[in-house]
Amino acid sequence: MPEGNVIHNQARRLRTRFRGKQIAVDSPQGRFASDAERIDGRTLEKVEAHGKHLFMKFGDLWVHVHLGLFGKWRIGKGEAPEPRGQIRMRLRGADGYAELRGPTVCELLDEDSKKAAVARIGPDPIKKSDPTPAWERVERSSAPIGGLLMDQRVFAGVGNIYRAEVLFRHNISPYRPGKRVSRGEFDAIWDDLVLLMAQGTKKGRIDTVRPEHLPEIMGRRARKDRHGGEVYVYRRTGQPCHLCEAEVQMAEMGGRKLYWCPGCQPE
DNA sequence: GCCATATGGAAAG
DNA sequence: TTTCCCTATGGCA
Repeated sequence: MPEGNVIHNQARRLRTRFRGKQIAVDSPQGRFASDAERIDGRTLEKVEAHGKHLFMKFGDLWVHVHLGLFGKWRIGKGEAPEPRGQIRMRLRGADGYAELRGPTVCELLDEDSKKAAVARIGPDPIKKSDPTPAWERVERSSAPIGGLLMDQRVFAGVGNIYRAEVLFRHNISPYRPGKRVSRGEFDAIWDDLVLLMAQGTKKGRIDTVRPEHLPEIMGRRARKDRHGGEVYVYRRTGQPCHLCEAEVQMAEMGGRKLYWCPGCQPE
């Protein structure tokens, strides 16, 4: 259940363990079996992350993986254990193994298709991309900024947690149309995403609460949530805002749950 | 055991 | 806008 920070972290781990080595590729579950055969035994030359997409180069073919909501990697040292459950793709090298479960996408692409797939992905804060294309989309869009942040063609790698939290940190209502976001606000959001997502990649969790607010929330923190980090509004529906005592709101936007504080982020 | 839920996105209508 | 896909997990009975 990953946002871009997780994907970049996994790319680094896969790179460390497998790059430059001969890899046995198979599909214990079977759904990737015929593709796996085509690259089985080849050398893994590159591992790239673009937003939430992962690409692995095996000669003239790329494996394209998108974890979606359910996908998971399990990466380990030494001999691979007996397959358990649904393993779509398995990599085994001299140094360890990796199991891929439940991805939305696991496919083979040739060089051109890979390039086209990358081209569809917007600027990625973790790669410190040039945000200009994102600004151009936001500036002339009447869609709500809360939706634009989740649009991977606009902001690559941003997911539901970063979307909610970055808008809170800048006191912007998720319902405000993109065209009503000023250049100054956009720049502040982008710079903040660069910082937050780099941190999230390094730490393996998403913390968005500013240090000066930490003492205030320690006293009344609800039970630890699964995502594990300290946040202002994500999944805190009905609880008091850490800063203004208004109740955190939740609504559906584009089929995903949106969280915000009506006090700190007025429309 | 059963049900709801999950950091996502494409396809169908 | 809704439906569907993919898998695991936590809360509950």
